[in-house]
Amino acid sequence: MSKQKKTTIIDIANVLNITPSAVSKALNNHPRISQKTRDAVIQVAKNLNYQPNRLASALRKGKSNLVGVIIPRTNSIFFSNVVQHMEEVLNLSGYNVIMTQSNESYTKECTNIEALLDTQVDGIIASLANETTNFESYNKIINNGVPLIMFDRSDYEIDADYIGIDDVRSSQLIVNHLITQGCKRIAHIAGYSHTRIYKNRIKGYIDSLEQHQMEINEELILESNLSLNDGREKMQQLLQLEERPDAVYAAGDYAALGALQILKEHNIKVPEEIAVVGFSNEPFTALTSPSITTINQHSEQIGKLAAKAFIQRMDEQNSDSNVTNIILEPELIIRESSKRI
Amino acid sequence: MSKQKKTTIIDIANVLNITPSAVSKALNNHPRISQKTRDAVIQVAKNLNYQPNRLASALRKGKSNLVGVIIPRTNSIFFSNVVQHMEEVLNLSGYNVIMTQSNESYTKECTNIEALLDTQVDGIIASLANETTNFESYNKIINNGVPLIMFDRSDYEIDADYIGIDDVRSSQLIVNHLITQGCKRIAHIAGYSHTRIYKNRIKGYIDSLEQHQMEINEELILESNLSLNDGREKMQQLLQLEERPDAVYAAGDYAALGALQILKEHNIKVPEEIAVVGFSNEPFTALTSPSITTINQHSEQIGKLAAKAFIQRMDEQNSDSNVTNIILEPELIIRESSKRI
DNA sequence: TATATTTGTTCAAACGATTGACCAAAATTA
DNA sequence: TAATTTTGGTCAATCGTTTGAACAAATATA
Repeated sequence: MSKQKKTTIIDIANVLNITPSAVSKALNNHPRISQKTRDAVIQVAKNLNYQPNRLASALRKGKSNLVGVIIPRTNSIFFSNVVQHMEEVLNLSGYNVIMTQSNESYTKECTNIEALLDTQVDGIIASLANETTNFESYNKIINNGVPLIMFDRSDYEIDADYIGIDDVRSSQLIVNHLITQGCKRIAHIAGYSHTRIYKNRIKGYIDSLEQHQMEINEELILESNLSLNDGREKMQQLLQLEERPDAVYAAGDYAALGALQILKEHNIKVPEEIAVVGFSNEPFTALTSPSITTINQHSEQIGKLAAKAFIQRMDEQNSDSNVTNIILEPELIIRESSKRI
Repeated sequence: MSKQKKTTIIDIANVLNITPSAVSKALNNHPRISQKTRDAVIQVAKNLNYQPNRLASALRKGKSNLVGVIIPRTNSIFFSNVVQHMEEVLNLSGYNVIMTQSNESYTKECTNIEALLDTQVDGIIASLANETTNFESYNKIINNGVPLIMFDRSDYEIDADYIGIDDVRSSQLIVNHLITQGCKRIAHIAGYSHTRIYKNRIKGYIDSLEQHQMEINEELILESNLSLNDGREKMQQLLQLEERPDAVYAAGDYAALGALQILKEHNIKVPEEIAVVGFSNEPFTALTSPSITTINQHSEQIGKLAAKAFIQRMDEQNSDSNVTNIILEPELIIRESSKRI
């Protein structure tokens, strides 16, 4: 019972007294096979519980129908959602997803890429680890002729399709909102500026302040890994300034939560004394008290668009069409932590 | 540049004027190959940037070195952690992981299984979707001769290795703790009792009450899908009872959070008036106020043990050794939401 | 020295499906 | 009816690697 050998097209061929190639063609809807044989083949295949051997097919066709996905972590609702919707679209086109996490580690990212290429994936869809500043392995993917699609976190040095939201605009939405709420000293717990999206968020923050003729204060911009703990730490730092900020915009929800905790511990009223804004719309942001204002990054759309971009790449393959660059409009979700009026 | 054909063992063979089989054997450390040739082959392989074709090898050997993993969802720290540590161990043994999510849906689970079998995975490691009550597709895996390891959520009808925590014991820890804190009417927002782990949690809850000669009250046990919203709903229900509970043990952290929200909205003091306990140690449980008492399920260990169980299965393959059953001891993490004294 | 063993490699057949070239029979057209 | 096209398949090579059998040369044993 454990040793039942799989049925192959040869078995089917034998039953019907035709050749394996006829069977293969029948199963692949080759036009030169009669409806009669086709039906018979399908029937016998069903009876024999035939399961095509993907490996064989992949080897012959030079296509594995596997797509590698690299995300920094799964315990972020954003990435988790992206993958989920990516999978939906890819499955419809017959692709399976191999999902790997880099855990924000450059080394892990590299080994993941190796492993994926090794597994002969047809393409890779990825978002950079926080640590990553060297993009050789990504360019290796491209040089290997494997389609690469980046989403959310990428870099100008990676010459691949990209899908993400407009980070500059996101910051502008946030800062404008805070200014409208009467905030005068807005701090930014920023991501590492070597990552493009965080650089853009910083840019948007500065742009917006400048537009309103407000002072850009270096001591109000703190780079962080955006973890909960680092959010706490950076908030502590901000509280020790001679002149406290009256608003904090963290480039990640966990960091915002950390900041919020510190403020609570110091009995500082949010948003009255200091307003707080996060980024990513993690589920908990709606559940804290006060609930946290944040940015919706359209994870479903990003996932679906990335999948579609990949499928399109596969379809055109040869034609060296230009790199796609899809930038979605962010959505500001205003909640209690920043609503002063 | 995009069309560079991959180098194969034939290319290497040609360079060295030996046969492809010699190359293959050299690369696989076959004892009958001289050290000299072996070294030469490895050198040339490096020079030519040779990457073995996994598909071909897998086809020939009948082994893909791919392990399918099915988890209900990724946005739970428990599952996310399990997979991460599983991957670590599996990678060390040369396996790659194909991770799929069922999104708690039975249908999705079935298609995932199909897809994985279709991809010729060497084995499957899975945890049941909440919806699942029919285990045919799992038994199909086993009947196909593909090793199956279950973790956390499984069922007696699935004849596979299992790794999880002692759920009966978990409930006992929780209920005993609540009783120690002086709670007299302990409600249980339970998972669906058709799932083994939830049935066990209910059993532990009842056992513990009986041990303390406390009344088992049917109206205090509510089955739920354990989502945040359902937690809110069930808490509402409990509040409408003539005699309110003075403690609520939810079999999931999100449900506990929902309950907590309702209690806050009604200005009911936690834990003084009603204590709250969750399950799974999701990160947010430490961050709410009050922080939520919960159970640590040892995700790292479960992940690693599941991976090891799989590897062991692969190694013995033939020997019909008995099914492994590893039950870990749960750890109660006591936080503010239940600390009355 | 003749025989047996070991060493290092080649040979050829797989693994299972796909695909273009080819061919006979049937159908169509002239 | 002969010539042409269409239909429905067969044949054989191929994808890249693995592996047991075979074999010659080198080495060890009797």
